[in-house]
Order: sequence, then structure tokens, then C-alpha cells
Amino acid sequence: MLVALVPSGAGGLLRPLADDGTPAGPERFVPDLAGAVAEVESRDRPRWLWASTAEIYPRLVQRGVRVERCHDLELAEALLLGAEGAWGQPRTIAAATARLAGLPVPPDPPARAAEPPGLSQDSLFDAFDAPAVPLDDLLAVYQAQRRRIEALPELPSAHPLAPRAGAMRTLVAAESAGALVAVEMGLAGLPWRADVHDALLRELLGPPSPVGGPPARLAELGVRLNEALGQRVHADSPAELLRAFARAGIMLRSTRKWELEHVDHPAVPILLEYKELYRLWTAHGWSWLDQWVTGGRFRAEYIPGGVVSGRWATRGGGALQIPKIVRRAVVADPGWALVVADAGQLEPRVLAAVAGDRRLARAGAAGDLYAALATEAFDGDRAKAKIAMLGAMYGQTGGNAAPALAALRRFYPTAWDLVEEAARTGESGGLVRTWLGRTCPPASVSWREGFDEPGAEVESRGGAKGRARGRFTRNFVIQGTAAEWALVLLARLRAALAGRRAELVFFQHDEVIVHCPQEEAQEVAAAVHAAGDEARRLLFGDTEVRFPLDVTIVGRYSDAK
DNA sequence: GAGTTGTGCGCC
DNA sequence: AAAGGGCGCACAACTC
Repeated sequence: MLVALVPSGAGGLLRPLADDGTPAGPERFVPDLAGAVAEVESRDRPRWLWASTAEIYPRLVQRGVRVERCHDLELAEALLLGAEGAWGQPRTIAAATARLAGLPVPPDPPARAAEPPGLSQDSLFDAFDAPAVPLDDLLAVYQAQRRRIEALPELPSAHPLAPRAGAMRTLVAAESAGALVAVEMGLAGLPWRADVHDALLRELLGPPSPVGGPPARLAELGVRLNEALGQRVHADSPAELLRAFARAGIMLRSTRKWELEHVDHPAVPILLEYKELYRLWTAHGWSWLDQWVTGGRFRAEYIPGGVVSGRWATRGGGALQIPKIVRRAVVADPGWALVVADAGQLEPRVLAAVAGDRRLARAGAAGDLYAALATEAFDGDRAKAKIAMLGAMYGQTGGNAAPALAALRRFYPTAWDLVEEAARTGESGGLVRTWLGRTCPPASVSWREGFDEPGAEVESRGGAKGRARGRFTRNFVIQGTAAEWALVLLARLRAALAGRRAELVFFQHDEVIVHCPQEEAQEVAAAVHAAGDEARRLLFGDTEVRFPLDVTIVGRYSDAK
């Protein structure tokens, strides 16, 4: 059963639908949207049909209302447009409606900027404006999406077996479920102890400057850097540093850490320490704390499908780049625990499952895939096995990877062919898809390395740009399919946790954190393992490959792993 | 002064 | 000759 929902003022319009999207009852206006949704949800557990989970669902969750399932029309629209060769076209209901009618298509509204918590809290309680879209349009777009899924064209895909439509239905459902998780997780926030964070900063940086300048330890390093170089430099300016080193007779191409590490000069260790602390101060210092942590929680906004590969992005606070050192401040509430789960070696396992390479799949059944590879094909050299796998997935061909890659190619030709084929497709201007059918952007709309120049599609066939494109499509299949596995895990885990006090509080590509009462922690850990198994079965059926999760129950994030 | 690009580095 | 994918963010340096 489906129920279509369009917000309007503080209330909204609801209409029950049959599974194919045709009306199964009258439309009704409800003055209290959250209350009405709660009532229908507990009675019928329908799949909610709405334009955008990110726009609508926060208002419900803020009022304590959660739903089990939805169909997010905008996310589905984006997936379908990609599959139909119209990647990046506007995805709103208004745009989709205009396309159906053959009318000019309005562009999507620009993305909102990240809003620190506090500034935006009130607006979450604001009523909606007048109904943004007619409910009939919602129905028409949904019905059309169902037809379009059934009529999907054949495109290069990693998935040799599942029917296109079946895979896409799974993908749309998973993407929509992910959108529910994203809203709930963003509002829950990651438990964050500002006092612990502050103590950490003082320990590493010294006391903050009362006038807003660099903290004591950083200022001191700046002085020592000047002394070591024999001149005054602005340590944050790469250009100045290059000139200063040049005067000392050291020619550098850049001031990157890995380049400096090979330079023998007394200023280098000072500069490296300065860079590390400077970064901590600017990116995760006191102003970050003031801006993003409120009420003991770091609240990020998660954006499902925000990365073209299907990975999530975040807005605000750099939630996917929390430095290891700062994770000390992520502490469970008293009496609660953090269940931290990490899928180890996810991408090579995905390659093993996707390629259907029997030999690689056997290695993927092991707890340590690289070690298994090493035993079979790399004379026990685990490091070499890892270089080979990473090189194959990322497109590295030179340097010390070459001999390792040769061994990989010889021992695992089926997997090798899969990534090579993806790369060739990209280099020649073609499109690739993930296992469930997410399509990569065409070369003409890629925003990297000048793909968006006129004629870039032709230019990209060969030359450095073409090879860059090949590396992108090669990796897209693996990264995107890994994102799908993680998305399904997240959806299954959410379902398993429903009704408990446990809350999903963090998700980062292949890692998830649940905050729960200590007495629930063991069951939550079991639920995470079960969700991983379900994700494997749903995507890959009876594959031999395993996707082991490293699950730890800790009081603070930094104690995991 | 505002906006854009480049650099560098954090995470996966 | 060498050639690793995806991001977000902050700052410097640049353009207009």
C-alpha cells in the first residue's frame, strides 16, 4: 500500500494509492501533518510517496514521528535519468512533470549552504508554504517512474544476471531507505563531548590566544621555523615557503607533506609539525566546536547520493573527515555505549563478488583477503597483493605497482577483465553502471580535468583526459557497488533497530556507529552482523565472498579498532 | 569587496 | 617518464 503526501501549511494532503500509483481512495486534507502520518503509519505501515525525504521528513522526525518506508521521487528521478542517458537533468516533481508534458523543464533550485545548528533549528518547525506541487503531479510522476523502470534500456553494467528492472527497484528502495536514515541520523547527531575536545586542543595546541590569533604552541613553532630558515616566513603560504627553501638551496615542486618528508633540512620537522597542528586548529579547533557542536551532539547534514558514485556526502562540519585524533571527543552518554562497525577490505571484496572470478571469490571468503591473495599469487607477500588490488581498482599502472599488477592479471583474469573493460568503456566515451544500475555521469558533464570544455567528449578518447576518465569509470563500478552494499546494510540495520532505544548516529562509506544503552549493545552488534549478511545476500545471492564486519563496543570512538 | 581557483590535507 | 578513485573544508592567491 502507498500513501501520497504533499505538505501544505502546517498540514498536508494525503491520498491512498494502489501499488501501481492509481488512487485507492479520496484525497484528504489533514491540518496536523505529523499527527496524521503517525496515525496512518501505525495502522497501515504504508510506503510513503513524497517528493523529497530531505525536505519533508525532518519536520516529521522533529515531532517524534518515524516511518518505515518511502519512495523518494526526486532520488528515484535522478537514478532513472542517469539510466536513460539524461544524467544530471533537473529532478524535481515540477521538472519531471514538465518533461512528461513536453514543456520547458525548470532547473533545480540551488543547493542550500550548510547551516550550523542553532541558526536553523527554528526553521525546522516552520510551516511549509502553500503546497509546492499538486498531488496529481506526484501521482503522475510516480506512475511514469514505474513504467520507466520496466522499460530501462540496456547499458553496460557490472550486473550480468539480475534483470535491469529488478536491480533498479532494489536501488530505488535502498536509496529511499537511506534518505530516511540520513534525516534521522542527522537530527540525532553524534555524541560529542565539548569539554574533552577542548582539553585535547589545549594539550596539543596550548591555550587559545585571547585575541584570536594562533594558539601558543603554534605561535612558538612559527618562531622556530623562522629561526631554522634564517628568515621570516608566513608558514601558511606555500608560495613563501617555496621561495624560502629555494634561497636555502632546496628546490621543491610543492610544500606537500610527502615531498617535504624527503628533504634534509632542520626546518622540515618544524614545518611538518606546524602543518599538522595548524590543520587541527583551523579545521577542528575551537571555532569548529563552537559552530557545530551543540547540546552534546555534532549534527551534520547527510546527503544520500551526494557523490556521483552513490556514496553519501555531508554538508557542514566536515563530518566525513573527522581526524582520528579528535575522535577521542566522541563519547557515549553515561550508561550508553557506541557500537562501531567497520567493513574491512570492502572494495576488493566487492570486486571479487561482482566479477564472479572463482579464484578471487575464494580469497574473498577469507577473513583477510589480501593475505589469501598473497598465499596464492604473491609468494606470501601481503603488501604486494594489496598494492596490486588497489592498483587494479584505482587504475594505477606505473611505479612499483607494475609487477604486482602482472601477477594479479595472471591469477585473476576474470576480475582483471572487469576493471579493464570498465576503464576501456570510459576511455572511449562510454558509460558504466554499478551492480544495481547507478549510472556514471557522461564525460561531458564531469567537472574534473576540463571534461566540461566544448568537444570534451571527443577529446577524451585518448590522451591524458581519456585515461583519467578510464580511471574514473574503472573505480566507479567498484566504489559505487560498495556504496550500494553499505546502503542496504544501513537500511536493514535501521529496520532491525526500530522500536529500540538504539540510534544510528554516524555513517561513513563503510563504517557505521550506533549509540545505545549498554545492555542493548550485544544485540545491536549482532544486528549489525545480520544486516551485513542480508546486504550480501540481497546483492550477490549465494556468492562465496564474505563481507566481514569488525564490530567493537566502546565508550569512545577512538577506542574502536 | 566578492567570487573563483589552487593548494593542501583530513577521511574512506 | 609517469601515470590511484571519491569527497569537504580552510586558507592563500588570484580575478573582476
